Amino acid sequence: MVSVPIEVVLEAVIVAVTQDEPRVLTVRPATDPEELPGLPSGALDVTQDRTLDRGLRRWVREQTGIDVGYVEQLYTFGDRFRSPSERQGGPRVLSIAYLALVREERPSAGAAWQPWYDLLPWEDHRHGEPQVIGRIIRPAIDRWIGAAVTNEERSQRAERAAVTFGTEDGAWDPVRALERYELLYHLDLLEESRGPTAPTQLDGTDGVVPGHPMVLDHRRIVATALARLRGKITYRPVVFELLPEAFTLLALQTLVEALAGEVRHKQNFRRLVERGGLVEPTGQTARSSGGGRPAKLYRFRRDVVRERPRPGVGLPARG
Amino acid sequence: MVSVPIEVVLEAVIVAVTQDEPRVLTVRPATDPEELPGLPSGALDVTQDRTLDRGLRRWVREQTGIDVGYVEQLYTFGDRFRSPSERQGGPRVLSIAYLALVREERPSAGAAWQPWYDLLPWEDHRHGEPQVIGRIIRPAIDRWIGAAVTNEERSQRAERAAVTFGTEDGAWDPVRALERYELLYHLDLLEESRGPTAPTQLDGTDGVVPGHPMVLDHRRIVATALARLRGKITYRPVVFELLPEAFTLLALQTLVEALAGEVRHKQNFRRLVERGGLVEPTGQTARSSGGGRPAKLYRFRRDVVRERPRPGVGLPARG
DNA sequence: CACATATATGCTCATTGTGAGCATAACAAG
DNA sequence: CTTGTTATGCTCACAATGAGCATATATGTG
Repeated sequence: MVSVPIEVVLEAVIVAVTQDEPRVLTVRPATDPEELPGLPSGALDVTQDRTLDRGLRRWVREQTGIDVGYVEQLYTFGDRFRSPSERQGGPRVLSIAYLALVREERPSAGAAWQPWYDLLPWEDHRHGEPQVIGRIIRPAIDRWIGAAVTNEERSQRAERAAVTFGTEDGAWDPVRALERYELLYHLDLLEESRGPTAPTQLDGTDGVVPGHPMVLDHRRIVATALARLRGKITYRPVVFELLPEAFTLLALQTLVEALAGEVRHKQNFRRLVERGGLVEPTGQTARSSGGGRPAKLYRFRRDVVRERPRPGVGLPARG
Repeated sequence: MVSVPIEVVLEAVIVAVTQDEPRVLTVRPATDPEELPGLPSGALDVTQDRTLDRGLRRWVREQTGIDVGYVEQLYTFGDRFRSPSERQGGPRVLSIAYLALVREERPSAGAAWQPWYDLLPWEDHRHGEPQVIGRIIRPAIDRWIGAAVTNEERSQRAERAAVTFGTEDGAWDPVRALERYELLYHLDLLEESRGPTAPTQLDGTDGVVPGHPMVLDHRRIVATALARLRGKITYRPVVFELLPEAFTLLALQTLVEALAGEVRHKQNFRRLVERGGLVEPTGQTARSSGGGRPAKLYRFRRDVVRERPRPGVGLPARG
């Protein structure tokens, strides 16, 4: 078989949030049930797809049965050998990755929603710092810093560690998700950073950070999407793509917390979105679920984009 | 000649700031001196370039003689027919665009620094609103809004106009540069949005917004870079890539103003960068140039990235 | 029905950040 | 030494933010 030198693939990170968990749509290749799950993807059809994102929508529909609404280009990955088949004369694979947001639907067979904190467990700080960090990551980072030969190198490593995973006293930045993934990869703490040899145990006992791996570099792509989305919600009102028309402020808050991986101060959060003009009451009230005072329902106020330069639900603040 | 279906091209928007003007490096194709200037670019070498940005650096060096330092991927452009040759059976051209920052150097022959406000004149608000906006753009926008058929459509157009070009009372957001370019393109106010037929006059007398055009969609790519850079300087200390080791606060301020296309309040700007820990005094003093008290020299404080989550020179503020 | 429990919602207060402007300092040129 | 020019210091009003107390309105229980 003659191989073309280059192949262009469109990949989608499709995100929905249900039951307080952000989820990513994954597909299992039918060809090989043994293989790891991956992102919905497919080759660009040069003659059919007028634009890249149309091609993407087409593929997603075909593979998962889902029509995506909000779509934004993420990044183009093109390192050599990111597709192992390239070593056997396969083409250089270029992946143009997209981020898409949907309200969760049932996907067609073969596709499934994967909680993204199962993929990147160290990113969920809603219930305090995940144990992985203290038990596996920090020690590994410390060994790595200690192993630096020059002082120059040591301080560079210490800086990188502090910036990505924060210092002891805090300063965790949710947006640095990609940099964290890359450091873990560099430290060889991930399934995919190890060779195909050593079979690893997912409980982390052999020094591998737990978290479901994916095919190729798809977990890296998910980390890219996570970082981008966390950043974006702070200055653009994209969260509402993930919510129904009418919602309670608590629903909005838990959604933001789920994405950010951090909790916020309830009263201040309300103040932020209400007085910031992001939402307006519908006049309706949610039926109280369980106990407690029933919450008013709100809707997104589209006009906010006309009034304020960068409307979003501030992330950097700990709230 | 047999055409390959897809061609992957790397394009660079290389930015330097000299004499208070941001400039973009452009090359003039040697093959056809009649042709418009374009961005330095070249095909990805599948077997040589291990990563995309290495390929980019190689091409830039070969075409302009310049070694770029800071590089970041911008966007991948892949609309059908963005290369006109595609209509004659040429390949679909995919451009992976990068943003690079350098301290200005003399480029080799064939390359030249082009002031970016000559390319996008409506983006420079340092000396008040550019005349183009009042004389050509606003009237055209108003005609467009008026020409809407339904009320729904009219209000959507009005919103888009308000968000991109601001309302009468201000609210211009420097970061929306790409959205502005796209609106102008949509309104057919740009050279490249008109067919190859109508020869246009660059003074705008025939309704075309003045500003040097470039080959293909390269001006759009520059607008993308402008928007990205303006956003980035607000939360990452990238400006220092454009400055020498030691600099005065005025130099830093004029640089930021040049990029943002807006002026800031001098004393507040100093407070921001000094108390924000972005810079520290070197102890040296600049030789006073002309008149006035000589300024202290400062250097970038790298530690700031360790201390604050998002260090930058705040843009949204009018300063 | 009087509780306990669970949210929702209102409000205060200290602290910090931001926009604007006045005042003074340190140089060059005449 | 006076004027022009830029650098630098400082104040003040006001907005935004982080934290917490208090009250309102539901459900479910004896």
